Amino acid sequence: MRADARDNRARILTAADEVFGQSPHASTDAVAKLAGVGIATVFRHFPTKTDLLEAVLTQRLERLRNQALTLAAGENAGRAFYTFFSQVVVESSAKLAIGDALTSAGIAAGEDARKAAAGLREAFGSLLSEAQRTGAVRGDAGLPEVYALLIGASRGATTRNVDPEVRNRMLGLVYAGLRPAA
Amino acid sequence: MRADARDNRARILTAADEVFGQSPHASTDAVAKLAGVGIATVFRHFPTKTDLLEAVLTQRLERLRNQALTLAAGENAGRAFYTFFSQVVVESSAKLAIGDALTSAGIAAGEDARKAAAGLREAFGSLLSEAQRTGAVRGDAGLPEVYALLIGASRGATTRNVDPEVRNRMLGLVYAGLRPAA
DNA sequence: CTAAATACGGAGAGTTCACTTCGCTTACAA
DNA sequence: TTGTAAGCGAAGTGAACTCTCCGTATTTAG
Repeated sequence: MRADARDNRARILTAADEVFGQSPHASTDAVAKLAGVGIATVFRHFPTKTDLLEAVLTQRLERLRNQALTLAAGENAGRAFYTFFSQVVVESSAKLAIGDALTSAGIAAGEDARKAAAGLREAFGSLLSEAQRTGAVRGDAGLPEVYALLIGASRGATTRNVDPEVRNRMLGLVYAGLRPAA
Repeated sequence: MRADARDNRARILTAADEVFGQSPHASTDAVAKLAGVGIATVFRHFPTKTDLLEAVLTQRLERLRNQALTLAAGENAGRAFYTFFSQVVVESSAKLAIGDALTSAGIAAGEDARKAAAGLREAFGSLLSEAQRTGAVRGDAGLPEVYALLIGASRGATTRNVDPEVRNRMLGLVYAGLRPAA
């Protein structure tokens, strides 16, 4: 692979991350413009628009997964769990919108994105288990519902750009439900 | 207004509710086809596609508002609060998607939809106050964060058609956070 | 029953977007 | 330095979609 080709690929991915982060319905032209390349170059690296969306989504999911794994391995998993939860809620607006665009546009998310999503879920599961072992999270909460709650809280905070203070109070309510009853 | 015109308008609204409920990116043609009218008729009643989306959204919001008001006025507001919360989460998939389509497509939601949304929020606020008065919901929870939580939970349950059992367990976690600490 | 105002629908104009073609340019090996 | 394979971008293609025009059909008042 030629050096300029690799450069352009990276520039396109970065531009796509930003453009689709703001509006997942943006045109491929917009991505090309921001990346400073021609449209054809975008399509040469990512044969369809879905491929491009998927690449962006996969990249984001993997980043989150690595963060979760690092936090789970560290000490004080309980605090780490809540930190990670808050962080995802704050940051994940774009990621979810892109996921929507994928599932609504394409038939289903592609192989790579699916694998990355499963990886994130598993890593989050590790973090949850650790947090439960230290008593920071109630033991009878299963991964499926906690994960659904994570996604939901993210979306709730996302839709309209909610006042940060309201978002924090909302997270407070969520955390009250996650902490052990006693 | 002629009788057939009124009929057609109603038929179009019903069809649009169904079509956009499944996919808010559906074309106006699809709505016309389902309603059994020509495309021009749809555009005569709703000059732009945004107008049509807005009419559908407004209608749904007003329906929810009325339900909330009825429940707030009845007895056992505590139980009613949780019932309403669950119901919105279960049903509101389409409504939220339409709202998204509006805000992403158009510049901002129109006057009618905005008013209807405010009405629903206020009605939900009444329900919340009643539930707090009877001790079913912790008193230090404000409307903004509870409403954000309602929207978030709806979205979490919506995205992928979640297993109903998982959804219920997720709601269980949310409710654990909403109930009084003591 | 009749007339005219009102409503209807299909064909088309104009736009946008994903994706392709092709002549030109650039990186890199010998 | 030079030949060539790989890469590039502008212009073009075709499909889909929103919205309009206009001749035809229907309702309804007198």
